[in-house]
Amino acid sequence: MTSPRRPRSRREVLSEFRTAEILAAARSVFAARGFADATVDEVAQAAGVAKGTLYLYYRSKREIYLAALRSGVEELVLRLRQRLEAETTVEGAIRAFVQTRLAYFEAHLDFFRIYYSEFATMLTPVPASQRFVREIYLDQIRLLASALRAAADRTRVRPLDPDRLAFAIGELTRGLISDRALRGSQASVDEDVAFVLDLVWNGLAP
Amino acid sequence: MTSPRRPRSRREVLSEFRTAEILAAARSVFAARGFADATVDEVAQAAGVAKGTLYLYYRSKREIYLAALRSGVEELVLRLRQRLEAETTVEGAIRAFVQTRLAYFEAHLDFFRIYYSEFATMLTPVPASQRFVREIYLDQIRLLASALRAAADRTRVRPLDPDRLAFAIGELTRGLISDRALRGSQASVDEDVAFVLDLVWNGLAP
Amino acid sequence: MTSPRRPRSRREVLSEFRTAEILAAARSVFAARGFADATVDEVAQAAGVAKGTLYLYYRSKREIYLAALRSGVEELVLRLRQRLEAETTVEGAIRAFVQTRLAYFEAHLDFFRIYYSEFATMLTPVPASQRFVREIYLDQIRLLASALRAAADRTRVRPLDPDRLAFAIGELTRGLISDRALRGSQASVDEDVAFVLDLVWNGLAP
Amino acid sequence: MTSPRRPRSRREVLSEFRTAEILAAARSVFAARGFADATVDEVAQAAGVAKGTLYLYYRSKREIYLAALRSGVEELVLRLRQRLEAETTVEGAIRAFVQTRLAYFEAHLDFFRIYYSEFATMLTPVPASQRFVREIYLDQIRLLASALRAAADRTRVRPLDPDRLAFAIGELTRGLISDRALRGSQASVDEDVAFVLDLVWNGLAP
DNA sequence: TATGAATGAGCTTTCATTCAT
DNA sequence: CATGAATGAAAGCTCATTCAT
Repeated sequence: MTSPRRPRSRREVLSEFRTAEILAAARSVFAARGFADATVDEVAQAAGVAKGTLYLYYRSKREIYLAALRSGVEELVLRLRQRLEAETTVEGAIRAFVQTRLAYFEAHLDFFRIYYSEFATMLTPVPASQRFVREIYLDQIRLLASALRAAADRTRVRPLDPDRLAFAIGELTRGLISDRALRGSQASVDEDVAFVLDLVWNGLAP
Repeated sequence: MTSPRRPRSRREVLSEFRTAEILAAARSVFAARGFADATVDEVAQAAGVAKGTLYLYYRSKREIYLAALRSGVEELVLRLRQRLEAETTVEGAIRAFVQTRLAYFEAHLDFFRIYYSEFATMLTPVPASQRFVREIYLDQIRLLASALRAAADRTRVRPLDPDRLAFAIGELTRGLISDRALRGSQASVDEDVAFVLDLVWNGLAP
Repeated sequence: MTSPRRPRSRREVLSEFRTAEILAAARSVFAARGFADATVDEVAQAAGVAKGTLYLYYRSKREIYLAALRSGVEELVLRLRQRLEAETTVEGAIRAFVQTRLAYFEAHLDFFRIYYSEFATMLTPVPASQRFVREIYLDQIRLLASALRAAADRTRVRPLDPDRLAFAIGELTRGLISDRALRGSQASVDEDVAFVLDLVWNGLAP
Repeated sequence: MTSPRRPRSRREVLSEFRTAEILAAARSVFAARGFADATVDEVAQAAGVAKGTLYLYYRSKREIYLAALRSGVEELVLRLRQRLEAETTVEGAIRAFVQTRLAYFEAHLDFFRIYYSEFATMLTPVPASQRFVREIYLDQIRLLASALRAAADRTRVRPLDPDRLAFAIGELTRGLISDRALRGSQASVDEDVAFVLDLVWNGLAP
């Protein structure tokens, strides 16, 4: 799909390779130890490069962290956008949303840990440099909200505020990942999707 | 219910007073700066005591932190237990659960920040010393789950797994606090409670 | 002469003692190795305290350095002021100036090395924080210049610009210290004073 | 005088060109930032070559620095020698010495800054590798001293020790450069020369 | 009990030097 | 010869913890 006219030079390829290597290592280390407890040495070792090399590509420990976070979130948002664009019903939108997120987090648990730990931070006024985490989170919610709004014209649903609904569903799916970790839930992604959908669609009333 | 025969001595009273003072200061400082960024100096200053004094009551920075966390969570669980014991219907149990938690978090936002930030940590295998956060969280979920189970005999509801349901509702309420911070939601606690209840009870279907 | 009403408290005494200890160590280490090559560890070791202790008293390596420099220069300027105030003739002023400086530098060679090395720096635009070195140097020159001006009314001298003259004599005395180090001159302070005075007073003409 | 029989090869010409380029860049960078604060990267960039290239011509940062210093000092000593050889009177020798140095420093202020900053270093026992700065400085003084001695036979002057006199005049001229930088003196080189000569020749006595 | 000066391990970051291309 | 990515030793600084008073 992307057909680069200008082939990447040797240097660019190497640089991209290093970057990817470093970000993967960073994700793994920060996920296991948290930002504060992880040391730059550990990241370097995990990436298989010397400590100084990290500073050729990023200006600080924090920047490495944010880059790792950003790259993951952006990919998730991209997938969500693609999936949601294809949906035309409320039910389909919700299923797509929940399913995409669960699958992505399942496959990138390291990333999820970092991502999650940022949410506590977000409750506090936060320097502009890392505001993006919040923004990208809200992007996801907005994606679902507008999909819901668009589909609401064609589907008959009870008139619930799409913004709050989107937010609620967002929290629910995020929580389901924790569920697996916390309670050792063995449910498959599809089972969890079905559960959310059933709950949200039919409610508890008999 | 607990009626201490032996009146507290001067010493014990003073000790309890200091402890409470320290925990309040700790909660405030850790909430604002996070565990890693907060310094023991800051906590001491906020508590109005010298740094060394903290170490008369707690063995380490981490212990102060965990004590602050524990005291908050335990109080929440206590309230939840009391409220849920009084409920006999599914609807009532859910309303009580959501309402109690929202109100508590609203009133103790400092505590919520600390509490929340522990969840990311929990996703990782965690030393026994701080396992209790996870346990106390699960306590809350279990409280709701058993209330649901008990009430299910008297209320006609669709047969959803009470454990998963309790977990879902737990995540939803936790998310609503973030909603306020993240999206500046101005909804009152009662409005939020009503929203959750409506969604969970009736679902989206027309 | 100074009669402090309020006796220094234990703490103040200790703090002053530490400060003096640190500055003395700093002077010695920085003189031997230069600012850049000296390490904070070395200064700490020379002062007989742990590295962290230095940072209880000073905010950075540079501040320690500047404090060491400042304390030395200020004492020198103080002495110069006292000596020059007592002089009423041009000859006396020059002798007092040269003699005081030579004696001080001779007795505090460590300090002289640091002081001297700042002069190269001063040729470059310099941050305000260390402008004081330049200012205090110019203070010395101004002290001599005004003594010369005042005395010129009573002494018959050829009409040379007092500012330039003061500057020239300042450089000459500074140079004489280097002379000792560089050429191993064994001349006593008094001999050097006599030499400068003879040269400046009588010149070379027969 | 130097008439190279063998014409320089392509290679040698290129090498000399590079060397000169590097030294000029080094002079400029080291003058602006000092030896310790300047980075090899900065020198390379200023010279328009890659960092590695510097190490093809010099073995270390310090060697680049010393080479830059040496080339400047040697040129100065060369000029001094030529000028002083032509003088036969004491007055002429002094004028030539002062005038040559002032003019050279004025034209090569970058070099002067580096040169000057070495003097503080020289007060400390110094490794043989950089002893040459001291030696070349003393060469200048000796040049003047012997010129004075030689001329003293023909000129009637008061019997002052030529070595000390030479040293004093050396310090005076060095100081005059600082004067310009420190006090913003606007005097021309010729005015400064006249001032020194008047002072040294006639003294202050009326 | 309470204090806060002192400690020093441990962290992030820089940068002279090397070497594969 | 020239390059510049990679290295890793070394340095400044922080701060949890201790302990003499």
